[in-house]
Amino acid sequence: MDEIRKIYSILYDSYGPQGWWPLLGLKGGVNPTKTGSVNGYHPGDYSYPRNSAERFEICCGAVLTQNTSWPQVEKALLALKDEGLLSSTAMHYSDVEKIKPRIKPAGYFNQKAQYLKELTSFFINLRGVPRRDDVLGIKGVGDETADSIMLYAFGQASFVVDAYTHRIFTRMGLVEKDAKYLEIKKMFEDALATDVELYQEYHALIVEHAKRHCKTKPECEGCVLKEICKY
DNA sequence: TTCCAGGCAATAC
DNA sequence: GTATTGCATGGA
Repeated sequence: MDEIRKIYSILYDSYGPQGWWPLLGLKGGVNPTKTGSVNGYHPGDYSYPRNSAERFEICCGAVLTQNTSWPQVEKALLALKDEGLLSSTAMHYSDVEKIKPRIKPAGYFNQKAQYLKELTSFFINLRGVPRRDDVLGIKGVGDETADSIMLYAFGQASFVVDAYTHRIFTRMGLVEKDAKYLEIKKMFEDALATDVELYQEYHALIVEHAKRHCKTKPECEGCVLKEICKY
C-alpha cells in the first residue's frame, strides 16, 4: 500500500523528526514543531540507547506509559531515579512496596510495580538481543509494549501499533475498525522498507499527529492529511 | 463533572 | 477466539 509511505512523507515533512524514545537527562533538541514538552527527545539522532541503563529506562517507560500520558510517566521515572531504583539490579532487589509510591503518577501502580519487577528478572537473565516472543512472555508486556521495547530499546525493526495508529488509519479508510493488532502491524511492515529509523520515526509521527489533530474528537481544521482522509 | 491518556491480564462466554 | 471488566492518577 503506497498510501502508507505517502502518509509518512506528509507527516515527516510537516512535523519533522520526533526524537523518540525520550530519555531522562537529555536536554532534548529544540523542536518547536512538536507538541508538549521536548524534554528527553533527541530529534534526528538515532544513536540511543547508548548503554544498558538507557535501555532499561526505555523498557520501564514502555510499561509505565500503558494507557497513561507521557508527562505522568516522566514524573514516575524521575521519582524512581531519585531513589536510585532506575536500574535493573537495584529495582530487582528492592521490595515492590518501595516501588509503588514512586510510580503513582503513572496510574495502575499496584500492577505496574509488579510488571517492573518482572522486567528486572528478564533483564538480569538477558544475553544479547531478545526475540519478540521472549519479550511478550514478560507479564505486563503485550503486543504494543513488546514492539516498543524491540524497536526503541533494542533497535529491532518491529513496527509499533497503538490506539492512535488504529484511530488514524481507520479514519483514513485504510484499516477496518475491528482489525487485529498483528494485521495492522503486518500492513505497515509489508508497505515499508525494513528500516529501524523509519519505524521509529513513523510511530512517533503517528502519536504526534493524533495529539494535534486526530484526537478522540477529531480536529480536521488544518489537518495535513485532510485531502487524502476519508473521514 | 466527565472524559481521556503512547494497554494488559483475568475472566466469562 | 472474542467480549467485558478492573486497574488509577492527573490534566483538559
